[in-house]
Amino acid sequence: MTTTFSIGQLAKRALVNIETIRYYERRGLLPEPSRRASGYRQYLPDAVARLEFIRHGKELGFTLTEIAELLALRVDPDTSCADVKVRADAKIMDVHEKIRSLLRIEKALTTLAAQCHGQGPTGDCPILDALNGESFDR
Amino acid sequence: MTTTFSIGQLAKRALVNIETIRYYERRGLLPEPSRRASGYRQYLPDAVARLEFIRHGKELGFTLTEIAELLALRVDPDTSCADVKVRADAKIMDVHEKIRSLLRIEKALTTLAAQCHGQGPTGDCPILDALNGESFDR
DNA sequence: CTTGACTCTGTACTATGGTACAGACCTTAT
DNA sequence: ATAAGGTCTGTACCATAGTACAGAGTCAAG
Repeated sequence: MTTTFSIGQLAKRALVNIETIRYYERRGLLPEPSRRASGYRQYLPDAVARLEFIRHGKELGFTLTEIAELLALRVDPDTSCADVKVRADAKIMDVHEKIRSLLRIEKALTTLAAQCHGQGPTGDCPILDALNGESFDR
Repeated sequence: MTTTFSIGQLAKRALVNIETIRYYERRGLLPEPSRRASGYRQYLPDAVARLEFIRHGKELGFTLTEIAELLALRVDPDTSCADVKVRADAKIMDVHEKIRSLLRIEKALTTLAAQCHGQGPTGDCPILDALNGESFDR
């Protein structure tokens, strides 16, 4: 027999609010789970991973709509594999650009921290230009 | 003489709404610019870079509050260099974790796209498990 | 077999990040 | 010098992503 979770147990495991789970279901980010005779939702263990995926996506600046698109890459049985590839490639471009931007920020911050000897007012700190200029002009 | 911009010219150059610029000023993300005799705001060219920084930050999942903190790393003259270093180091950790998550997503998507031969229904596509499982369990 | 915790639906409310006026005042090209 | 368009402050409104009830039904431990 497969273990199932109530919505409260799922919420605890995935570290999200119960209401958020129901909200994601309404938004189509979570599939409608099966129900017990009473109407109580019954979740399979993989729902935890899905909620964690959503949380990660949000932390990375994807909207719920975009996360739904990412998730749709694997659930829509009416789409051809070619369509999936096109959409996956587009997402890869997005993700790659995000990574590049974060690397630029990381570099600027590292320069900032490395040049700082931990003394004196910031006016004397050589750090202060690292975030400016061409670092972000493309 | 230094070139200055009106708020409208700045908005055009930085590709943001005029109202957004005033909103950022209220939120403390943009310093209050000098004013002409009429009360019109007068911006220096570096305001464009600052707005672009804010835009990038948002796309990467930073909140306006976090972006304000990043920007504060270079503008607050009352803070010691040591404080700046502590805050910069904390941000570096955040950024690094974001990069790691994005790399995981990129890897999953690349696997997805590479294994797809561009034919058949998604049911036959070997791609569809790549987004699941331990890829996102920390 | 009851009592406290859990879940149900539905609706209302919140916070964040803007966006859109209104009504008045500048600026500039003709 | 006048009209079109830009800018001012202030307030109201909007979308997204939740969060919080209310009122009713369900479950499970004693």
